[in-house]
Amino acid sequence: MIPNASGASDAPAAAGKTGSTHTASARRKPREPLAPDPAVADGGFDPHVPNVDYGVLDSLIGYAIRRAQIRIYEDFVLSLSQWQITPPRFSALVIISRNPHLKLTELAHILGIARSGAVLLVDALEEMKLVARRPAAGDRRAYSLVLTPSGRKTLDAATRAVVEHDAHVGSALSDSDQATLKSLLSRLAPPRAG
Amino acid sequence: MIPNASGASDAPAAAGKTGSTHTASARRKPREPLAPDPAVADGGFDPHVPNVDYGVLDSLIGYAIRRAQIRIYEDFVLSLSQWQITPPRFSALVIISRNPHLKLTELAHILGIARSGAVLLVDALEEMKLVARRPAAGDRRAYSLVLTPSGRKTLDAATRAVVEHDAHVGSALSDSDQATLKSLLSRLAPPRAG
DNA sequence: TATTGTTATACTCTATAACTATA
DNA sequence: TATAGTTATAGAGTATAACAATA
Repeated sequence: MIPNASGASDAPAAAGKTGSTHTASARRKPREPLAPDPAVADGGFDPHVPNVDYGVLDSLIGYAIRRAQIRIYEDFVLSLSQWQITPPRFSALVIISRNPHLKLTELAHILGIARSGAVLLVDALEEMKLVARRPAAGDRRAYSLVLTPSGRKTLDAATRAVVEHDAHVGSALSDSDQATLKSLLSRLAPPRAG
Repeated sequence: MIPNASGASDAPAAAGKTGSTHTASARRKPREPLAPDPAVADGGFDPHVPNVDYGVLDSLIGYAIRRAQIRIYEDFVLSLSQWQITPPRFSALVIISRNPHLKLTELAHILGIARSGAVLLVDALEEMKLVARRPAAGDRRAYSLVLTPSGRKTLDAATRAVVEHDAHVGSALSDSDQATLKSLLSRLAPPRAG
């Protein structure tokens, strides 16, 4: 099964793993890869498995979006797998590309993540030689983020792949339907009063 | 910043952390919590930060969905934080509730995750006393998943919270618009030929 | 004091691969 | 052999909290 995009960290604690003992097992040591796990061979996420009652989930806008996103991510990840560019990395590359000399804190704010997360993201992109940290003019604490030439080339190719992917995603909809969809999405989840 | 739902694991490798040495730091030890990190005090994800060029992202259906989902998850997680029920946990509870006596493998398939992930998910729900593993009739390898009475009560309350949350999410749209949105979403990302 | 980048740590979610018990 | 559940391991992504350097 293709890695599936759904995930979300949640705020509170509640970790823990009990470890129910049903079929006990002892130590194990790696072996030569034999065959893929038979139970893993499937054709991706099925948003509506036959004869399954989804209850309230079928009525929720949020779950409709979740279903769509899982399938879109599967295709997105496939499209960019050759560059090892994930959705957050792609977003970061585009933002850095179009808004050169951002500081890490600004990038974090735009992406909606913590500063520490932006550090790790930029670390990865820097190790991939796609992004460089330059000294920021006038502030010796800060960095100025830029694409490397290689980053520019890779982003251009990846963007073409993403655009093609996105066209596939929306291929069953007319241009007018796509515009309607984007408009409706943008009107969701207004900030809670309070 | 509220934990933000965007995440997605990706298939290939490419981990690694370089560890750029800018501001070096040595050992550290915990201290009393003083004040929240000042740079963290924000009002949630802003899908369109002013004066930022989003480039191709603004034209992608996938990014429009991602934007919507981040905001929806923020509100979802807030709504259910008192029960420590995350989106995947809520989905699992609903599916188990409406389809009693599922086996773990079936649950994994419905949720679109690996069997091992279903084990951890059910471990957590079992530790929370919401779900129980019963012996499956006629197959001593398998379990039959059911809600506990407490799980039923908790799910009922959580469902009310989720329905309210979802109503908030769609509160700017008419019923007709909501139906249109769901219909358009369901037509996205058809399976790739090949 | 406040901000910028960093590191340490922890947790959720997910995956792959191997394993045990059972079919 | 094949399937059901389990465990070990790994990794992305995110968070909070503390810290050093600089403003």
